[in-house]
Amino acid sequence: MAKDKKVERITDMDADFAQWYTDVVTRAELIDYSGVKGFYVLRPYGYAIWENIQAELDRRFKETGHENVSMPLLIPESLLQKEKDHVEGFAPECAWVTYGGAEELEERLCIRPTSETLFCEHWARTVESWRDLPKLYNQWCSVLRWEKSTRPFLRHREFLWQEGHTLHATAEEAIEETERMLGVYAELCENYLAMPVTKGLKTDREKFAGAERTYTIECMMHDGKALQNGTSHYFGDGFARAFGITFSDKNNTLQYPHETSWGYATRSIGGVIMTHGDNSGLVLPPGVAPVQAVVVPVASHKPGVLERARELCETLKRAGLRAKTDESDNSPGWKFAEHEMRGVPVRLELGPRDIEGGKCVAVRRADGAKIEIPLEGAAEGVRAILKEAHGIMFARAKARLDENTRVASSLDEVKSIIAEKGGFIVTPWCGDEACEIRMKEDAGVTSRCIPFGQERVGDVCPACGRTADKTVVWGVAY
RNA sequence: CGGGGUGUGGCGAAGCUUGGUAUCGCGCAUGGUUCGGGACCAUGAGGCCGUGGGUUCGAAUCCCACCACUCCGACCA
Repeated sequence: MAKDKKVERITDMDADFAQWYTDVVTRAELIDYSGVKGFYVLRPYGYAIWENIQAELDRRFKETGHENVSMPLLIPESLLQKEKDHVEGFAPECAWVTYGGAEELEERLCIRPTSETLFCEHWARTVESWRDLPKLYNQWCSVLRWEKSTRPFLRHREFLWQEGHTLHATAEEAIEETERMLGVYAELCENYLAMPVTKGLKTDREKFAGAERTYTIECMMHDGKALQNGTSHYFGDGFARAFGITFSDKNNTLQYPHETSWGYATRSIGGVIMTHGDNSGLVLPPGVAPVQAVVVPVASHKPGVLERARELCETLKRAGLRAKTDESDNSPGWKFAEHEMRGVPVRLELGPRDIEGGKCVAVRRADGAKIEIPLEGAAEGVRAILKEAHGIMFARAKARLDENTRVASSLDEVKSIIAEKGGFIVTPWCGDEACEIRMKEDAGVTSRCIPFGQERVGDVCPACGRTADKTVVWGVAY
């Protein structure tokens, strides 16, 4: 029946994971390339995933008291220069505007790579009293970073994200905020994207330019590589001092406030693809799938079939599910393959036999299970299957994370694990950056995080042999 | 930024060595027959051969430069 040579096949993921990824991203119509390197078109299906992530996050931000704002796109060079570490970190990736019309500008303007400086400048003007605090701001926007190598979703030069920026009277309050927002990201990942996360702190070497602490959630992809999927930063009062943000406390003493920022980007969509996808294409978590259930009428030319398919779809929509009917004139087999490739969590096949029996055949993308559900109360049936799908996907990803996280006690062991198996490697660490560099040079791994809930896995740093009091998760990162 | 690969209708390829104005499959449009795992017939539309220069009577083809994509490495807040 299948005529393979006519079929646009996607590359086998075990043969060439990178090519598989590119195939999925383009054939599922998530992304199109543009004329400029690193700039991509997010097509409707890809953008819809982002909109769903956005809606979930935005709701959580508002529940935790944040307000949305919009900051300028351009940053004067002098403003960017104010915080030394920050500018050093970002300068190599800045794109500059130097002309307005035909006139060369007196001061060149950076297209924002991130907006800390803009928020700071604004707060320096508007914050005066402890009564003005905290400031809990967020903005949805795109930023520009002139990356050298680019890949769809994983590393764009321009990417969509949200950046939260907050200002607090005390360090404790700011740290609490930083940890709270990391928790929001982790919750979204696990409960909506079905991606288990490893939460922790970045080492000094890996932290954000200008941050005192950087928190991260790290996810493991299908190929065992790590993807940083959301970070939050605690800045202390460093930026406040650099930008002259002060407030009068209750005792009328001038104080520097403490600042945080946190971001979550379209990169997470790449994470979803590489966590759940398989050789048939995308597998989308029900929580963010643009279409959660697709109704495929079979023998749609026969009287009543199309009508019943539409009715079924309407029933699902009324119940709050994202559903659609595929009324295209492709063959049913073509539609099955197509919607699988696009990762639709549930397919509902409805033909004359089903209508006669008052049921339809549901096929779950995550595991291919075929389940007959009665047309009466179909929404509940679909909802249950979606819930199970999420559970199956999360469990599978969690099992992979657990199976591919290995403890090592020597550098040789780290090397052989990464060469033969990949994944995450957990070791003790003395805390010396030199050892971190050694791990990178000798074994090719970077520290992903110092995980929360430090579990002791040994007493000796594998790189230097000295006493180690920290535990670090290492890996090869995207 | 260094090294490799690629660039020909929307997609995948042939043509390039040996210069003569582009071929095939899929897709697309229209009509018809089909329909439970990528159906079929008929007719038809669609190409500045990545871009710019050069050589030549003549360039998809030869030469130079650039651009983009892709993989590996470096870098990556």
